[in-house]
Amino acid sequence: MSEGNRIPQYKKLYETLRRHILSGVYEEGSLLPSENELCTVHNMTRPTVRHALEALVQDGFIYKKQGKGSIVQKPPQDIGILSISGTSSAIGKQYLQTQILQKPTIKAWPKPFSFELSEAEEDFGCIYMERLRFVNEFPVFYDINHIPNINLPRFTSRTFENKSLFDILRTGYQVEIKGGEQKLKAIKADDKIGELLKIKKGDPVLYMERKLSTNREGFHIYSTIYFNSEKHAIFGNF
Amino acid sequence: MSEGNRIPQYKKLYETLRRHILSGVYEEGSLLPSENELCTVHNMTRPTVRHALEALVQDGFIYKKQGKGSIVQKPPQDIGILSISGTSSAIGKQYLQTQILQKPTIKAWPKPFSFELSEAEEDFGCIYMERLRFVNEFPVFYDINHIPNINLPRFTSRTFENKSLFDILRTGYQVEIKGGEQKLKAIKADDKIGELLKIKKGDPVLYMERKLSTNREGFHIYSTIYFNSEKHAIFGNF
DNA sequence: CGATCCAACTTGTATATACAAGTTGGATCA
DNA sequence: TGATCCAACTTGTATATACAAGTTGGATCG
Repeated sequence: MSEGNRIPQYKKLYETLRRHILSGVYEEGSLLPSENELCTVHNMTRPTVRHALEALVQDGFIYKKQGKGSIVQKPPQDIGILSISGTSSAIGKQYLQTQILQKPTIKAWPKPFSFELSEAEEDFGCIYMERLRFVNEFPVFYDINHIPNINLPRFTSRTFENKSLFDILRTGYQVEIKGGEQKLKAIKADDKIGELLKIKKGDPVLYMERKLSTNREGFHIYSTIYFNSEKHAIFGNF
Repeated sequence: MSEGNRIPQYKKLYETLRRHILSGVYEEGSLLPSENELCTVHNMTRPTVRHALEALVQDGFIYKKQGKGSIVQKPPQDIGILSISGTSSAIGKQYLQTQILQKPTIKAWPKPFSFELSEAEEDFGCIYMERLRFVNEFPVFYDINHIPNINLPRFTSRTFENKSLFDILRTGYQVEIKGGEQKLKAIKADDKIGELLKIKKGDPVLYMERKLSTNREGFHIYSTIYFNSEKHAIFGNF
């Protein structure tokens, strides 16, 4: 049984090109092979190739220019802070470390939860994890994540240090982020947040709550983020 | 000369459906006519119809479900705060007023500018405008906008009170927001911001700088925004 | 009556093709 | 030489068609 064959051709091409862009096969600013070339090389027709390219445009990996070609853009860093479909980025290109404060564990959902849950989500419980991220060895943001524990085999035993949560979900479980909603506030740091982010109590902190929707119906990812914007800004492309 | 005929069919259908969704012809949660129906009604083929629907999905006006149809979503409020392509929204459905602090005027670009300008933008100067927005009669955000003064006839003599800047650009000048980048910070209010937003000096304020790119090459919209998150949060779909 | 099944719908993927429109570099012409 | 033009590329738009896959409601069967 080749169940992997169920993945549509345009998506395979998308993954191939994406991988090649991220690994540097296609340099920033250079041209992708033309649509017709991609057709012959991958043995598909132009609408199919264009479907893959549209997804890459959508996710910010290329932009197109009529008469010219598809131009490779700066690959977004996969940190999942702002913006959509894994095309997120943050804090330029500085040295970034991730510390897992709480390894993924299966829990019940918190009793009062900031978002309304779907039935399936409620029934299955959630996977909980906390991370603290450092830029140049200073703590910059702290995030709390809730993921429904639905059809994610061996998820809690995976390694997450220095890996993108979204990449794991997309390539390992075919879970793609389709969009979402978020609430943003500037708040005063309380004791706990001040200690974690190494700032004074009362200093301004960027606070956000996010609900990301995926290609699985009723499957959302919930995050709460505290960001120390004293020395850095959150930078997002969309 | 019917130069308006240059607008592609899929875009016309997009505008038509968008208008009908926003005006309530299609209610939230209800189904759009099926793709085949739209084909016969508008006399086009399915790929063309699908092209229009993809754009609507992209902008958050509908979502699709295989085997079922295209489902109308809550029309985003056109306030242009977060997120992309005019599909932005803010602050739920409360009563919102806009006060123009500085009507659009033609100026030179500020000498040190937060973003790098393209050549054309530099040469033509910019249109400057400031707005203060109120929710339930409390000032909530203050935004400063710079738009390049390139091929925007009669722009400064238009009325902007209670109108969407992005709608005017899209329908009046075929300028579409394609994406952008933004920097987010939580900062302390200074005297001026405190007075405008009616909060205490030193209170946390959400600060953002944005550069939006459009379908016109080298044509960007630059905004600086101060948001009072004491009683409200910025709410964004993407 | 109630469960099952299926036909008729829906959207998703893909092929094959055609022409329009923007870009570019080389051949041509003065 | 230097400017012009055009052929050969590129992507954009559109048609016509086919089958796969998910959804739904009604006919059928026990």
